[in-house]
Amino acid sequence: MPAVTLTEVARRAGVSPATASRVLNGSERKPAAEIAERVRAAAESLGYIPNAQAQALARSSSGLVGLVVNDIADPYFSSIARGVQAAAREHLRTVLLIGTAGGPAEERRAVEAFAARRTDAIVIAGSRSDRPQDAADNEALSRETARYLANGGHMALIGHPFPGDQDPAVRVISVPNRDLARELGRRLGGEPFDDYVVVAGRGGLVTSDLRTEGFQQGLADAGRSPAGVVRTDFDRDGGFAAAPGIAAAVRTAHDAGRRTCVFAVNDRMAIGLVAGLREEGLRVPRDLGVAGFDDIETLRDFRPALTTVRLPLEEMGRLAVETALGDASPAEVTGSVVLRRSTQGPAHT
Amino acid sequence: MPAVTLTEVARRAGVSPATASRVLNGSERKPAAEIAERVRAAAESLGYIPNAQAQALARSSSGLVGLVVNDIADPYFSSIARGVQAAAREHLRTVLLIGTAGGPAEERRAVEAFAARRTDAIVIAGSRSDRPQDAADNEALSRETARYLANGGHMALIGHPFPGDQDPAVRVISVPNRDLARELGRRLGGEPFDDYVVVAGRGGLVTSDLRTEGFQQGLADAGRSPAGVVRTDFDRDGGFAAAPGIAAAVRTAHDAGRRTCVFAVNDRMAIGLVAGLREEGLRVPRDLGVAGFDDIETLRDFRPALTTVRLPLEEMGRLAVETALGDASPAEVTGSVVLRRSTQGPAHT
DNA sequence: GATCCATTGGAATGCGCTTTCCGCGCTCAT
DNA sequence: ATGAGCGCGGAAAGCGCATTCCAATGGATC
Repeated sequence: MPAVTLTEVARRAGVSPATASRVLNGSERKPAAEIAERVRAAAESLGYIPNAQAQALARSSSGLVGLVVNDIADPYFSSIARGVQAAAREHLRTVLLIGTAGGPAEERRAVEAFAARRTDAIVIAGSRSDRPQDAADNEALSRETARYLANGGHMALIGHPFPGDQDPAVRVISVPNRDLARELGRRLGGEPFDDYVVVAGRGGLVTSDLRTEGFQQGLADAGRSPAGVVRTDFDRDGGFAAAPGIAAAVRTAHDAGRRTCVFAVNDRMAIGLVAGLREEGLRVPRDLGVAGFDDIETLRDFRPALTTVRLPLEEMGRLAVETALGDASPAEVTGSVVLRRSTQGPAHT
Repeated sequence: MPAVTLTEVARRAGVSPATASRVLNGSERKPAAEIAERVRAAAESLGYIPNAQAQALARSSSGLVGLVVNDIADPYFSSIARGVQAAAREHLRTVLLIGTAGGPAEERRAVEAFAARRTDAIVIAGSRSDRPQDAADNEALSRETARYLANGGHMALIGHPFPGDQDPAVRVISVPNRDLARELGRRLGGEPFDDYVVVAGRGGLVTSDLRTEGFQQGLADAGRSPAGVVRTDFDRDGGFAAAPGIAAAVRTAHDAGRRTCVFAVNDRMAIGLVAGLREEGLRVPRDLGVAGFDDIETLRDFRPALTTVRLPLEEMGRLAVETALGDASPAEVTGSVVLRRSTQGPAHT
């Protein structure tokens, strides 16, 4: 039971397929009103739905926008996805979604899949990795991207450019992770803490590394000595797993009369960490300060309210598709430090 | 700079397009090994990427799975989306995502868009509405669905069937909202509370109504009198907005020596409610009990830990695409009541 | 050694649509 | 009155691929 085709509509309306096409699917040429009406009526009565595949083939433009994320269930990505979806809709595009487990190899495959679909644009929201073992895959990803661009595709990256050579044609919605983390470090460096610790993701994760680096700079700006760095997974469980070690350190410091502040490089890690610390019998901010990064909306009602850095996630998604589609120019996102209760000393309570 | 085509690959390999097609894109007939190798080499050196649109047109199967959600940034939907994405990948499909603001009119448009793309299957995760003013749109959605199915499409609904007539061809991954809420009501009815209140979504929202109804039945099972029902928005802000009213009621009850338990029909509402109550100076569970529904992962570290009903969200997404694709049969999801601290009396502390 | 069948590569057709390119009839300027 | 020019609908040529049908080749069979 094949779908009704444009030709059938044309026949029913007593016109040629060319004419039917012109009236039904936005063309330059507008056929006479009377004919147009007849065609529309025929289409309506037959329940005609244009075949987007065929249209894409004929006009070589698919009306698709590809989005690649690490994990769509992660609120960071799903917020971005909302923006992408909204912008795509406004531009009369549909979004194609691929979730990778993270890592350039899978991202390359995603780009290839999108290229096969001839998506008008690709937005990559996954995080970059510059670990040596990912070098080959990064290289492959760059090549795949170059090929896609050469075939007329457009691409926007959220966060940071590809490690290594970066095709100037790929637009970057750059997130000033380093600067914002630095500002956070500066502000927290001004608070009455004695020791600082960073709970970071594994080395080579660009976002994590830049946030760590920036935070250290900020501490230095504030005249503090560098924070110790603990590496763990870049998610909630990573933060949770880091808790015992942090707890031990905090206790030792506490015995020496020193107060600790921990910066987990993203909110989910921070939440996991706080949960883990609770199991260790430590409370925030009474026993230590904890800060995160991203200001995930779903986590705002969390108590103690988390000191973090706000990122306009949804806006970033919007911007990415608009930039990729050529309706906006690559921009740097603006975020802001938000000090909340999780880093306040007992005195403030 | 057009992409390289199959014909070019064929020419380069010195074979016909037919042969090239057979070796490159999984066909029944396997050309001789030597020829196959030559074709593959040609494809590789040219950087050939098959045009999925053209393939779809020729074989009339798109390799696409459509997913419609209310709001992809809502963790409920993004968890489902993760499952959909994973299952789609396993079935060598790509997912097409459309977010509606909720409401059958937009869902109809989404189905139409998916039908235009000739998606192999559509998964609808949005919530049903049976408000009178949505009747016409529901009707239209049903018709659109019927047309899609008639053209060979497949569809799975997560939650509940369409209000009114339900085409037997659309598969339903049914969520026993009523039964689970009933079980929750029964359990909570056995706890030392005196008054119960339900914070529900607007009337006509099937999910909300069933959970409310089930909860009332459960209370009855436990020998309790019915809960009062407050209607608000079905999201975090709705819960927050309900707080002042709830607070007043709780205080009144408290003065009369009665303890209140509130059931917010989803976790996000519950979290918003707790946040709002905090502003009112009320604490959970000290001053009242609060329960939610869904057991959103991101919210599990929330304190007080929320009593709720666990739903296998990701699994539901998987199941939906497998069922739609014919690899599984429509099933009823199993959830479970999870009693946590938010509904424990002070004694348990 | 002749016949038959199975296998293989190629030519051709069509998937559903858009878009030149044509030829027509009309209006307007000269 | 006549030619140029414009607007119109239709014919036809693809877009890139899968697939059916054909012809040719090879081997197996008796």
